Amino acid sequence: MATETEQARTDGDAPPYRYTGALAAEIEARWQGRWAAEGTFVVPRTTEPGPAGKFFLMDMFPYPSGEGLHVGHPLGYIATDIFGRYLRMTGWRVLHTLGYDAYGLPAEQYAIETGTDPRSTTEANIRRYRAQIARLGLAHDPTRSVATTDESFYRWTQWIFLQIYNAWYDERGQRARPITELAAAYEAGGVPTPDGRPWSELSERERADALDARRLAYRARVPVNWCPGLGTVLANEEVTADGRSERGNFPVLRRELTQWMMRITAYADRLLEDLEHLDWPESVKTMQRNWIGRSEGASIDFPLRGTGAALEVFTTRPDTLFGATYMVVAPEHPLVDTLVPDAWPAPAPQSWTGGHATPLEAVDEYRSRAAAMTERDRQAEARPKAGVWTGAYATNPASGEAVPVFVADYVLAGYGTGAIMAVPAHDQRDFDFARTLGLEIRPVVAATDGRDPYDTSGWTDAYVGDGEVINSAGEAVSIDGKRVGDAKRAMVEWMESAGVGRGTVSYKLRDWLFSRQRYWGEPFPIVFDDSGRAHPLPESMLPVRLPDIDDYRPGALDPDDAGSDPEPPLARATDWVEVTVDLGDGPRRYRRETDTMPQWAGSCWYELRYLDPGNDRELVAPQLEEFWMGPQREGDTGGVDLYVGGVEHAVLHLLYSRFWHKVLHDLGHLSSREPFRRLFNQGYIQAYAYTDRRGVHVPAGEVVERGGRYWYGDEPVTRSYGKMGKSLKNSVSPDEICNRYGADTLRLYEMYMGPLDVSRPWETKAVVGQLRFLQRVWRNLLDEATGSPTVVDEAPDPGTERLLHATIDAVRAEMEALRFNTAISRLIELNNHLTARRAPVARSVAEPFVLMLSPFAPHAAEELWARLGHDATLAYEPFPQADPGKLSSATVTYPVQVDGKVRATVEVPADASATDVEAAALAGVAGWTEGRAVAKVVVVPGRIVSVVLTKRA
RNA sequence: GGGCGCGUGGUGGAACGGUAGACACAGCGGGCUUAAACCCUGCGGCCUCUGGCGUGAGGGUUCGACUCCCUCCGCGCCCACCA
Repeated sequence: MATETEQARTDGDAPPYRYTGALAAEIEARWQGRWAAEGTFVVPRTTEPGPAGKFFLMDMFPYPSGEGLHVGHPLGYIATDIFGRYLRMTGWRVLHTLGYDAYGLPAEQYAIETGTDPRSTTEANIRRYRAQIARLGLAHDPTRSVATTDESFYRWTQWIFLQIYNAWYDERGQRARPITELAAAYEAGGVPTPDGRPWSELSERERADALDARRLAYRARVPVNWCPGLGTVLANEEVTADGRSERGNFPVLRRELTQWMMRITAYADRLLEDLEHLDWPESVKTMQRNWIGRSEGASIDFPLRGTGAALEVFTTRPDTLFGATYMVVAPEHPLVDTLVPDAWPAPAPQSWTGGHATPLEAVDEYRSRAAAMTERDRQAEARPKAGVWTGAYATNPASGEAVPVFVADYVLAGYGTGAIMAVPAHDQRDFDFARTLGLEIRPVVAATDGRDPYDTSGWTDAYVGDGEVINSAGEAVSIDGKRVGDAKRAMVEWMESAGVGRGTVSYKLRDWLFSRQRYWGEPFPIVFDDSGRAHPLPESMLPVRLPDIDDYRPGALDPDDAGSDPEPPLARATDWVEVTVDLGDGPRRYRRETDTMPQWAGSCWYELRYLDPGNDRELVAPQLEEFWMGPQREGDTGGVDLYVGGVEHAVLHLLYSRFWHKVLHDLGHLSSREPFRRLFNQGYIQAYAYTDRRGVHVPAGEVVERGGRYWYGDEPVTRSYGKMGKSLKNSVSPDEICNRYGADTLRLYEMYMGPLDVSRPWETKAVVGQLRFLQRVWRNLLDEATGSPTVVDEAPDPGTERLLHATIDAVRAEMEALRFNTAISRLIELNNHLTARRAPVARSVAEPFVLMLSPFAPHAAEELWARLGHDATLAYEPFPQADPGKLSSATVTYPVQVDGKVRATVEVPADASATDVEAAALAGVAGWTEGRAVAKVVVVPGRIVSVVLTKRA
């Protein structure tokens, strides 16, 4: 194993086999080469579990940016690698690999900035990431790594799109079904047609429309963040607080455009229910629950006076219907135009009319002002409630009273029905609005907090608590005297029987906007005919390749022109856009869809492709999916056994992928109901950052400390602290650490810094501690001058043996719980013990030690293992097992407390009875109990003795 | 405003309700060395020090509380006019 060149590479006059950064680098390169050559971590395409079972282990895959990795990125990868190596050594068949999420706006922007095409920059970035990650010695199956931009990958992304497009949601069966079954359901009358006419009376075109109306992927006109300056719509996360684009700082305008949508709302209840079965952090589950935002309530129809129409509202408080003294519709509500009369029907105060001569004028003026505001402006806190009367009245269905209808932007068009009944006495927002406009506040629930339940003149806020219903008796219905809960039920019951309302459920979750006017994404497998109708391409025509084009920039338009239309870059690929295909009725000319899919698309399903990356006939072979991800017991959802990544994906990625997974499950492609059975959020690596006096970040690596202050060159700078990354200019490259200390030291350091789920500050000068640890291990087992092992084939001393088994016991427990920081502490303690003995280490201690070290420092451990005389890799060696007989010693030391304070320790035989322990303890603290009676003695076996004295008089 | 977390030495952190501060970084001392580094080894919460006080503050439960319960303070994250 030792070579002449090794010696030439060691530092200065250090012994030739001292474990230094240089020696580590050499060892690491050698073992990485050997693992690759021998295919050590390649997982066969079979369905054979290990003795302990199978384990599908996964990281959230990286987006390969142009900056390369910093030491924060691989934190999770190192953790999963350690866990995977441990699992392998404890008999599990482990599937672990890493792919690349490579489509999306950052790659495209980077390409534009560097003047190269996205494909070549993306490929270069992936190569760089692969090289940087390879240096860390991760035991990934290299044959399963995929990139979302691979044709062999995105062809299946497109295939899944077609599956979703060709499906509808059967509410009765609560699952997706193929669209072909919808026609049958329409025909049989099981599902009503959009306008209620029988299926047989519909024309061909109407039938196609009826099918399109229920698809899970559909086109609709929706409000979007339109950024003419960038020529694309943007996701909400790409819009800054002041309504401009994150990239380029162009205005972002609200505009209605026809876009592809995904009907994720159909799955709202199932996405909610299955959270119960997932082993996920409670915080992430809560975020998803809030995002879905299910609330139970009622829909109520308020007839509009003077028209045949009714205004439908959603409320969670049907019990307060008698307290509804006015109504509010959102400015965008479709009924606004029809309900506005020509003139004010009655004299109205200035606060209602805004001083306008006619309702139309008032409403128009208010609406145009609301439209000019950005979404952020509208939602700004502490903005006084404002609005105008529409001039219309509706009828409260319970009391028969006339209630005025207002337009106000505190009601959102996108939630519920976009209209509310306002109960100012019991809703804070309505209360604020009523006080501003001078509207009646009528209590209908008796307040129990001391305020006057009947006279609201002294109220400073709405009463939202429970209480007895009052003022709620009418000719049709009376609920006076009931508590809020009962009153809700009674009201819904009455409304349903009277036909004026019904119990309903509302969600905050919206359908998912799935189009982007960008180049660098998956093309849709869709073409349009002359009439503009969308047609899916058949599976045989996949993949629809992303064409190479000369100018992949988005169309640059007047940044302030909200009326402009997007010009997707693909539209300029005219040869590609115009296509002649035969969709069953002979070859015809079509135009391709020129939008592309959002960045989430590939990450929605990549876990499935890891299972069967080379399969060109199926997304994944069913038996492989069932083996790796299938449910394992009654009620189990199935899914990846452990998914590790940052909490920033708590909602979007993790909700979208759950949605796709459920559709594919419903359509019979997957046995698992959920993609990720267990989720773990690792913390971030943070670091100090420095700003100059203009507040601009300076490179943290070049800042020096002098006299308690920080300097960048001659300029004093201010220290701050935050997540490591490009924006704070505080990145540290893993390459730099690998060069100085080696990858094993980096791995140990990152894991040792703290619990995996907690963010921790990077400190380069602290890394040396882990190098010293490895050096001591090395020196305890090898001769630094020759590299030969110094271990002896003798039995270890009893103390060392006991510590070894205690360490094994503890390390196993820490590993199972992903507590790698404390597992490493245990190994350090054992090694410190070996160091302090200053004697050769017994082989029976050295070998288990090396095996326990190997998940953390695999290269050094492999080298030690080989030098101890083993030929094969230790990756599949059984992990040491503690011998219970060697864990305990002959005696036990008990701390003895008197009145809660430790006063002595006593040593007793391990098999001493509680009585004996008590006697020894009392003898040990005799000096402390003098003159006082012992009231009670608590003996906790193996732990502690607690003596309680009688109270001093 | 709502929800979820978290507060322990100079620093990162450890502690099934059972001797608070393991382990490590930084610091200080001893040994080795011509010397320095490395290495080995020791010290280290605070105080009026045979004892007392200490895990953000205050209370409670318990033989015993960093840990469980209540109130408050501070910090972080997420959502936020969702009817």
